[in-house]
Amino acid sequence: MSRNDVISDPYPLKLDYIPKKILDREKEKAVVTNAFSDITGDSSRNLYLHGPRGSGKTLLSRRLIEKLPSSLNSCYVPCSKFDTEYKALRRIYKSVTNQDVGTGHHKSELQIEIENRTSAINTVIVLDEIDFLLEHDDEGLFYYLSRTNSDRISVVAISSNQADPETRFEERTYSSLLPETVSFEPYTGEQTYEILLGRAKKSLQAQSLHREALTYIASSTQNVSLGLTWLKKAALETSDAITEEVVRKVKEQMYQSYVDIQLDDFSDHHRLLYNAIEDLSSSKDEVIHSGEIYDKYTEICHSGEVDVLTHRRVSDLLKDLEILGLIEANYHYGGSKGKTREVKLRFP
DNA sequence: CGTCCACCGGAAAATAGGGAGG
DNA sequence: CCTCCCTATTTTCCGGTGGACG
Repeated sequence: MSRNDVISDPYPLKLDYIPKKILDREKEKAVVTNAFSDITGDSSRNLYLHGPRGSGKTLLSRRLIEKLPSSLNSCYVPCSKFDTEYKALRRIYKSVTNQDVGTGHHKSELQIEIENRTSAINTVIVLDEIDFLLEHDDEGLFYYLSRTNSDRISVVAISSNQADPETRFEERTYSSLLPETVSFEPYTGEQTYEILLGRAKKSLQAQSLHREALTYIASSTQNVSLGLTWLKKAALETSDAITEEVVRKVKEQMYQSYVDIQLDDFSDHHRLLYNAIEDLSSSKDEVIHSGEIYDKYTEICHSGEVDVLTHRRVSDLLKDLEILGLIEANYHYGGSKGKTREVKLRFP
């Protein structure tokens, strides 16, 4: 049991693996590469990539960074983790100066240093999962970045929100950022199949993956991150071959591990809250209201001897789970039921 | 028409920490 | 060490919402 007979190289199944060849995103890739092909001169381009989770946005941007000439500076900022203007500035500061800076400084102190360091060198800043940044702070960072050394700094903003970027920023920010927008469509079933097969070939022993198993995964989700998690879970589960049966069997465990991965950068309370929703949705079929979630959450906190956060605070955490795509929420701003959110688990 | 439901979400403040200068 | 600035996380406070029901 200590050795796995199916996986020969675990890396290609990991979510942060960047394959040599990116499949089925030709159009999007062309726009991105094209935008940065002439960036070695005195120019900069801003991009806005948006589309559903697991549609290749992050992958493409990471690949872009890899392929940039070494004369360029680059910085990848996952805003799920760096969710305030200060934290993001701190991350950019580190990338630009190679020095870590603590809390307690003025934002402008970091801004000035970043400005100095980027005045003579082209810099690409990728802000991934910007919804968290926009949720917790306002759009100050985008305004700043769009107006600082604007011939040198390029911003790539990534969001899984479908809305038009123009509606997501104030006009002064948008008009100054003026990003080229690339919309990512979800992968089709065939594309998902091909991508997962490509990874499987690199990662798994020959003959260890049944076609039907892969077909099942590809027809169940268009989120390739989820598909990869699934494939990996199935591979770890069996010592023989990955059959459709194995894949079906690990479905729930796989959801669990996908959620764990998504919640990695978040707090224990996010997890407790998620557990509360899980509990409620397994015991009843209807939609769940935010009030019940809070009650369940306090119950779980008490049994685990954890301090309970306020109603107001939990409301924000719930929003985080929604942005992460772990829950769906339907807002009622009044009405017969009063103000509330109807919540549904995405991965039951 | 008035009231009630039930909590959303903005604003401010409390609490706890760091950095720089005196 | 004190003071005054900053950030980060959470709490406190509360106005506001819109459909049902009397």
